[in-house]
Amino acid sequence: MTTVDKALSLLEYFSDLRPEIGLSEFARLSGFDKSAALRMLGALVRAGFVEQDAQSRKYRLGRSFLRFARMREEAFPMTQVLHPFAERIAVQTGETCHIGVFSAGTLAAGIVVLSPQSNRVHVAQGLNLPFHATASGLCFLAFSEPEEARRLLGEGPLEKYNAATMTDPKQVLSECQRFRAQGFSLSAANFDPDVKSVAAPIFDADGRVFATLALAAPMIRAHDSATIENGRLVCAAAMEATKAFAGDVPGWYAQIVTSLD
Amino acid sequence: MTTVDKALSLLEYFSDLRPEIGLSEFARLSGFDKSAALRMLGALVRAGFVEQDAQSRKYRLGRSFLRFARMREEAFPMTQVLHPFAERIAVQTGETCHIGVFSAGTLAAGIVVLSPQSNRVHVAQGLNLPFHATASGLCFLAFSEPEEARRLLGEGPLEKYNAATMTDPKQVLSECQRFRAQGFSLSAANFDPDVKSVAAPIFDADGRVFATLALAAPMIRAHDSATIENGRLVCAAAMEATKAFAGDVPGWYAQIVTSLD
DNA sequence: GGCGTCGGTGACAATAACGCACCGCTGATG
DNA sequence: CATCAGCGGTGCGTTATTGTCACCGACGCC
Repeated sequence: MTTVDKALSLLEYFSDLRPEIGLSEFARLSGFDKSAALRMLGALVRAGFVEQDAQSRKYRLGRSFLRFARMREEAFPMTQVLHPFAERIAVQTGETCHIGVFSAGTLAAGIVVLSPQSNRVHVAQGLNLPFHATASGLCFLAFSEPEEARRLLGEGPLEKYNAATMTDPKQVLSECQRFRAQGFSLSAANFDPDVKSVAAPIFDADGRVFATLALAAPMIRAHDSATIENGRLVCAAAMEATKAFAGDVPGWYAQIVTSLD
Repeated sequence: MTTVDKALSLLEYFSDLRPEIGLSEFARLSGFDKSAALRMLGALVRAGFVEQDAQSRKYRLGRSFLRFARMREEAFPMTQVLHPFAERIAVQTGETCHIGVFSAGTLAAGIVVLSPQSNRVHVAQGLNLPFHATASGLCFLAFSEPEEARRLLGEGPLEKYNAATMTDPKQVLSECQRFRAQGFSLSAANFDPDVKSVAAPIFDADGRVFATLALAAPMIRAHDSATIENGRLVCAAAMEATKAFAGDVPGWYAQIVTSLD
């Protein structure tokens, strides 16, 4: 672990729930010495990745992210390209669609299109999607390298969000094998007790999953026939999205999807 | 300069013109050894700030920026809050309005609302706004600490964009004093030969400038009376924007602005 | 073949980071 | 009002990380 890794890891402690963090708090959260944390924060501040409130002396995410996010999206559009697919599926099915984007070890809801219905599943922009407890997460694991999947799950036991949540990594991985063969993942009441979801993988130019297209429905509307149909839809849409993104759909995956019809 | 500073400085070599950079190119641009650059890039890749194309082996900005930009904007909206002010001024005057946002030593067009007229000034999102050659830049200098302003300008001679561009830092700073007293900055043909602009400062919670609200008009429409009126408008709008942002308008500045009417 | 450049590796000397003790300040508590 | 714990931040000797240089195989060009 280099010093740069440590410094950048500090940023991961920010979240919607904890948007501002003090020096001692950083030291406690990260296990680094206050003096080390201060030095790293200094560098982050100079680069504009973190800024300090002059009154409270707490730190928050800086303005540079807006600048770089714009540049990245300009040179390499992702949100722009993928959004229409989520939109289309949400309209077509009347359910909430989101795209989970992987970055730095976590999967988060990067694009969300809510269902037009009043009884709908709500997914917040930026919501963290646990690997073992969401259709998106399971899909990501299923289509990653097995070794990578094991690494992402860790040792276990995994966090239990409710009664149906799987907590044993082995069990999760074996489920994932099923999903990989089937072309899409499935999650019923793993994260939210009243939600059933399906998700399919979006591949990058190297044929690696980097995002997942997921559809989440209230349990009441998620009878088996609807779920299977949704699975077919997300697979087709995710494959199109991969192509729109100049990604590479692995041959074996294309085969599975075409055999679904 | 700490190692973290060096690593983060690598990111600054990305631009709209240079969205992908190879390892050797990084070493050449930054002056670091290839081996050092590689180690730093490794850390940036692990954190998702940079990603590497598997074919070309070149590096580009990573997906983490989207995630953090969303988080920052969620917890601490800036674009959202400031956009309406730019919008209003653009509609009211019929000229192109942009807000320059300072981060990590540079000022860039973060918010742009183009004039509805067909003969209009075009400003690209993310455009770098040189301190000595744009109304935004001059405004930023004028309302910064004098010491900070000198540091940002450097030794000189400054880059000459066209005949009217000031190249002597001393001259620039003395102009800035005038602008500071007047409440807004003025730039005619400093950057683009056919454009005349005015800009006023937006302050953060500590009473420091962090952004500028600027109005840019084609020379043909920028007669003196229009320019003065525009100056008054940007001052008023920038002051409102500061308040909407929970910023602190310094007493002396509020005084100048009210005396403008 | 010979050359220049690419991305990347390995190892040793040089240097910057770690971690401790300590500072002054502030706000809560008795 | 004195005490005390916690805060953000500093200074410095020890130690681990970083800078530097030589070198690798691969590719494209002449």
